[in-house]
Amino acid sequence: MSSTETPPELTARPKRADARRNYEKVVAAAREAFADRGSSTSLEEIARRANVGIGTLYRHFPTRQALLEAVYVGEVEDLCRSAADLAEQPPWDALVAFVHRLVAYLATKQALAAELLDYVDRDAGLFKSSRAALWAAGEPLLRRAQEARVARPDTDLSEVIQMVGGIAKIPTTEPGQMDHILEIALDGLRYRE
Amino acid sequence: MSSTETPPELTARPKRADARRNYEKVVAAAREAFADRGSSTSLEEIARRANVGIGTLYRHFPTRQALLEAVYVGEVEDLCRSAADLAEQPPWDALVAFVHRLVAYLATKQALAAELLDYVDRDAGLFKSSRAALWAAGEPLLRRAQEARVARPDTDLSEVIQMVGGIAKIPTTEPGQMDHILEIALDGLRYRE
DNA sequence: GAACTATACGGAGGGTGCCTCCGGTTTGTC
DNA sequence: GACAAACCGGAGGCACCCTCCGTATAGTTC
Repeated sequence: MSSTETPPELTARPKRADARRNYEKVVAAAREAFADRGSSTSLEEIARRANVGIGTLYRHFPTRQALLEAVYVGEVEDLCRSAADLAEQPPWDALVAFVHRLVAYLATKQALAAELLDYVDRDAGLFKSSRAALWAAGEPLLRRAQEARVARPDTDLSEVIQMVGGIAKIPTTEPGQMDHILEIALDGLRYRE
Repeated sequence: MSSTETPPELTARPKRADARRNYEKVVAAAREAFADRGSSTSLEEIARRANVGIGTLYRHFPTRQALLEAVYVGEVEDLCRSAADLAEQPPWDALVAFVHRLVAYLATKQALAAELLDYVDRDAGLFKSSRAALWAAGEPLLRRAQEARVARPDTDLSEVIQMVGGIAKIPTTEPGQMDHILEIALDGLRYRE
């Protein structure tokens, strides 16, 4: 559990071919299963879909979170990287656009949202890389908006993401409603003298 | 399933004494259990605590939600009734105070929050009476604030409650953080020309 | 290409929770 | 006191979680 031990990828020999294959099969099956049966799909169901024993699934992914992470982390990172193009836009617009993308994504992945946001203000644990990506993309946007005096200075990215994440988790029926709620909240983020 | 049938309380004979007793025992046990073992306590555990067979529990409360409602609905209604004294305060302050009370309560009852808010914008289902109480208390406060031009006119109580509920569900570690996020969101609710 | 071993597989099994069903018991009534 | 309606409670079937370990296989060495 110490952070000083040698990273496994430098000491361990490469995984066996069958192990890698099964890992991929499980992730693929999980992605499908989460998509069309909801994110509370049982791990046994996923193992069945992947044509893999339950034991194998558990060896690769000791917890449900670990699997969730493997399924979604890549997508979050893509989304964050895609935020690079926002740098050209005006500070406020860029921030708003980023937040909207994030919410749109999270809203479709309730399970991810719930788990990921649990770790937003904790430093350790899973989803560390997602958290890092989120910060790399969001921090500059927020700071720029604050320096341009279009966003209130008395807050930080952690709060913004938590607020926005809370909104993303709202179970709305009407389509435009979440956007409107988000708009209200973002108005609260604006600078006022 | 039709809404035209006679309400049960007008046709059915009063419950038997033992049934009422057990009902109360289960609610009491559930309240305790949810309080000190979290709201995911198993129904069997609650039945054990209540010294009641699992079958009895299920007869009185066919679903987990039904039990949750029996445990918490009274509290929500109390909270809403207690909002009457806010009528004397300035419109904006009254609205803010109400929202703060609501969030403070919901934050301690994550399970309730999650379930209740699922029904905020649906008309049927459980938690109907909670919903009614919420509206009776909140609607006048919001409308008064809107008429006084201190709250934005382009929203309604449903949105406000959903926004606030989303925030209440945020799992924060630092104590003041949720209040601050709420403050930001409420700023977004203010009137601007 | 055969022998060997670290690595990985997979499913049986024990534990828990969900929910239903129905034989037996209790309550309220006549 | 007797009777029926209402109610009780737990056994049992099912699904899921997770662990453990005997068996199979990939990769390595000669």
